[in-house]
Amino acid sequence: MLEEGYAAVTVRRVAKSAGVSATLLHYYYATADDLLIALYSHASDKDLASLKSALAADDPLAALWAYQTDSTRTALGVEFLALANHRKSIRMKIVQFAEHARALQTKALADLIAPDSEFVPCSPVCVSMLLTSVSRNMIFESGVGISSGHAEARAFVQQTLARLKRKRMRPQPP
Amino acid sequence: MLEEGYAAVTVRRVAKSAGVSATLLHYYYATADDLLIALYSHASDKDLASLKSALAADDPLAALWAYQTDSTRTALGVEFLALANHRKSIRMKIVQFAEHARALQTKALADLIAPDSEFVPCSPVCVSMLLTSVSRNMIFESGVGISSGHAEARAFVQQTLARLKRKRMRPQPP
DNA sequence: GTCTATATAATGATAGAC
DNA sequence: GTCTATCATTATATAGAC
Repeated sequence: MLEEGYAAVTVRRVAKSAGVSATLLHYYYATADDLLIALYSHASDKDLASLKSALAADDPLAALWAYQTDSTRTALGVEFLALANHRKSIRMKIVQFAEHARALQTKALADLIAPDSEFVPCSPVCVSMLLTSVSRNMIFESGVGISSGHAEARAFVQQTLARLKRKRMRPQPP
Repeated sequence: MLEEGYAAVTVRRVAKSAGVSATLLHYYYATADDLLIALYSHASDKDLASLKSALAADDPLAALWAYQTDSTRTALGVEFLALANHRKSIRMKIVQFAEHARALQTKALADLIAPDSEFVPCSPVCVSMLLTSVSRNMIFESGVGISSGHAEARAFVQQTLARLKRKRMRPQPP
């Protein structure tokens, strides 16, 4: 899927790379869509674990950005999104996971960024959406060989995240 | 391509929707890749005209953002990018156009935004890359039904662009 | 130029042996 | 469970009539 796109993931090829016959895959997964859903389920479980681990790290903002810019994970995610675009059977699962991941990030970001430190305010859900946008596009473009502005965007995001970071305070007296 | 993805654009289906036989298409376009290249060439010519028109508008920053968030144009662009990801024959043309469009935007932005008005500096090429990222992801997600953070991100971009806008000055004395 | 007919390969899915 | 064999469909591409 990473190398040739979602359209290259066929029952026969998955079966071959798993060393079994195509019929056996049909035995476990009645349709090709069922197989893709199972693949996505596996990938999204891994994603969710990585995301939760990042949000629990020492520097959650930096870890979140590292999670977002993991090229394998993000490239796979984009491929599944493209798949969702014209395979309605698996669209719902992908949308659900995307919304769930964004909600998790939003909730975490509410505690991680200072609410009033920005000239133009950007809410937690806005930060989550922007981070996802930049990383997805950067990984996607890198995959085909586009690189203009990538280093600058990466530096900008990192500096902005550092600036947004809420300073940890001692517990306030009541 | 918009409704079913790039994989649905086959010689047969294009021929049928054009009311001719598939063989006739092969007469004009030897291979399926040649056909896709011709389709992309047509689409990118239109894109380039729209971009140049936007950059020559009264409010180029607002027009650029309108260009970037044109859903048909952007969704098609994303589809071609996905195609480039695993059809090497047309990858080069797509990369060339993407780099060209980014360079055009970068050059225009250098005159449109104030260089030192930002807390964390973001160069013109960085602005171009970020705008493309946000619009692409917003359109892409909207297409499958993801919408969290979209309104916030859109408002943030518009406010930020307004704030970045370089005030037009009278010609300076030498 | 434009067509019908066809060669070849790959797809999803099923029947039925073991 | 796991396999071979097979069907129907669709893809790219070509041969050859007109």
